[in-house]
Amino acid sequence: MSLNNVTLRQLRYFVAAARNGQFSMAASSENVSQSAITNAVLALEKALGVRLFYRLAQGVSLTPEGQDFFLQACHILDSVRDATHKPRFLARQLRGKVRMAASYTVLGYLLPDLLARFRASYPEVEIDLRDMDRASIEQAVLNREVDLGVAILSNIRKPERFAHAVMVRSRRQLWVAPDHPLAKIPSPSLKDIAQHPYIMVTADEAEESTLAYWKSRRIKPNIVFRTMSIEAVRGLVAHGFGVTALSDMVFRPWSLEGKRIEARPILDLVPPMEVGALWNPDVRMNTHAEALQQFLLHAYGQ
Amino acid sequence: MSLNNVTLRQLRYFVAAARNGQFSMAASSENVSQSAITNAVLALEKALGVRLFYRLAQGVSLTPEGQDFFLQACHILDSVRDATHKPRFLARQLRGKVRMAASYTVLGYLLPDLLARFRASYPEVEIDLRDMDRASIEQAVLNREVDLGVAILSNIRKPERFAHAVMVRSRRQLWVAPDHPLAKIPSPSLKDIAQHPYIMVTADEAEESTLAYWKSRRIKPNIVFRTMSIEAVRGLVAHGFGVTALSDMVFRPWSLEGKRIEARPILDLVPPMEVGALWNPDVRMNTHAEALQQFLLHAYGQ
DNA sequence: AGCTTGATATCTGAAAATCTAATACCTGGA
DNA sequence: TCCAGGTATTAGATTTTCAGATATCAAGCT
Repeated sequence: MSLNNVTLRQLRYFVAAARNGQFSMAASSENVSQSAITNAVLALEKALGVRLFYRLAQGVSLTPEGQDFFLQACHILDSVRDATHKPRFLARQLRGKVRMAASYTVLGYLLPDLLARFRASYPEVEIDLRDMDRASIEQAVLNREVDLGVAILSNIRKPERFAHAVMVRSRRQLWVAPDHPLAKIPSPSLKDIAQHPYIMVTADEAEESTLAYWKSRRIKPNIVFRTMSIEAVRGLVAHGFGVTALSDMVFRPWSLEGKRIEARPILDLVPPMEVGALWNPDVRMNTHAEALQQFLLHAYGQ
Repeated sequence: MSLNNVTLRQLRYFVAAARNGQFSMAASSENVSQSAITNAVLALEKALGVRLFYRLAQGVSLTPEGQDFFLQACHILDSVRDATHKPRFLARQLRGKVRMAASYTVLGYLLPDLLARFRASYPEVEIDLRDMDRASIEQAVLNREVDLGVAILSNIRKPERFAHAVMVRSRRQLWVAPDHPLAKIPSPSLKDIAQHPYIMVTADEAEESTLAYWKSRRIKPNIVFRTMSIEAVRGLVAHGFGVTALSDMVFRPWSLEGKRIEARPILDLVPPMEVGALWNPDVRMNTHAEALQQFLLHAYGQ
């Protein structure tokens, strides 16, 4: 075959496959035939010497190595987009400080990579980043104490007070240890999950959002533990103390101790988590704040 | 032609061309024909809508936009290499702290990107990074206070005391403002440079290394200003207060104020700057320190 | 001027890669 | 067992990429 290197096209198809969970769906989202996706993934797997997907009857799902490679592939594709789309003249000239507020999970999982990339494009724009809860972000945006907030949009109260835009829509899945009984069900329902101990995350009002969709089914999770720390959850799930449902944005296939965690799609219709930017519609942003805002909105597909 | 996307191959050829300063030399370094390089660069320029190289009689040199894109292209290629070469099993399991020391310019220009990439591959390895001058790094490595040092190798005293490896070899060039008289000479000699005010950097013993190669020609630069700050130099050069000669590692085509700086190859044979890692040959490194060391050595070509 | 040298740009046919479409194959559920 | 919905494989068409020959261009000589 080929001694050839990995190509960006392969990465694009791989990422599309991972996002869609099916080669055939990825194919139509990329406007190519299914075999193009298959071949790209096979070529990647051969080049890396690692299996990236489990092939299941209903589609595919990432192996732990695949998850890991997925994050790196996303970073590469994003960097390419930055490099090819950045305004190559203004960028260097822009200087100033942008005041920005973000909530806990956003700050830990979404922003680090985004801000590093922004910095590469606009090295002279300084970002004054503050860690706040949802309510404080709303206040700070309204009071003009920050130029831009990033938070989980569905939690926002009276969203009509703000200008906002979705940045990421991230599917919620079940997290289980590989040897947990629920791991055997390819696509468990909330009713299945209710039979097992559940670990509830309290950070960023996750408890409210979670209970909202449980309530619509008129059942309740069997909560045995509550914590603010996603890392703690990861450890608890990995050790089989319980399961939880969280968005793909914070999912990583490994816990801190190196034990594995798996993600399973949930059968019931669970709304995805939406993260987005938030700003004061009555304030005219200065150029560098606007650059950051535009960057954040464009950073994610379309 | 094509609505097509940028490819990694194009980036590879572009980077090779930028590194070699000639398409034909880049071609032989990549084992392809010169027309392959030409076409790749033309396709990139078309896709970006920006001229990346000035075509000169003796080869090519990066435009300011090209310089900028060059850094991003390097980052992308490096990320791809990380993603395809990283040990996908051990990496997650490795935990611990590595103590590392680096000198001023290395810390500011070489390490940020490298450490960010290392972190992506080994998220559980914590790096305790210290800012030291060359002498302190030598001491700390010998005293086993740090596991690894990164510094300008040519400055090291009695290098036989250390185990070391070159990471980057970076050509020294003349920095001038675009409207400076020296900017008109495609490849000025030290004798030409001696006629104009010179700004001397003192950080990281740059003054000693600089004077070393001036002395071998038996002439002296006309030093009008000394500073430790590379940023200050950038501003001074951009405003035409003088010129300087520094390595490509710290070169950026823009000063903080957005004014342009250009780089010109120096006619005389000036030794390149060598940055490398440094460790104690008598100490057996632990696994995570070794991972970092290997990463740094492999991070740069071959 | 005209020539030579050393570089980039352009062109062409050939080779390699990638794609589509059709088809084979696999797996779980009725 | 068959069907439905997925992935893998194959063969032929299409597109991209390449090498090699040639055109072009700029600078320095004579």
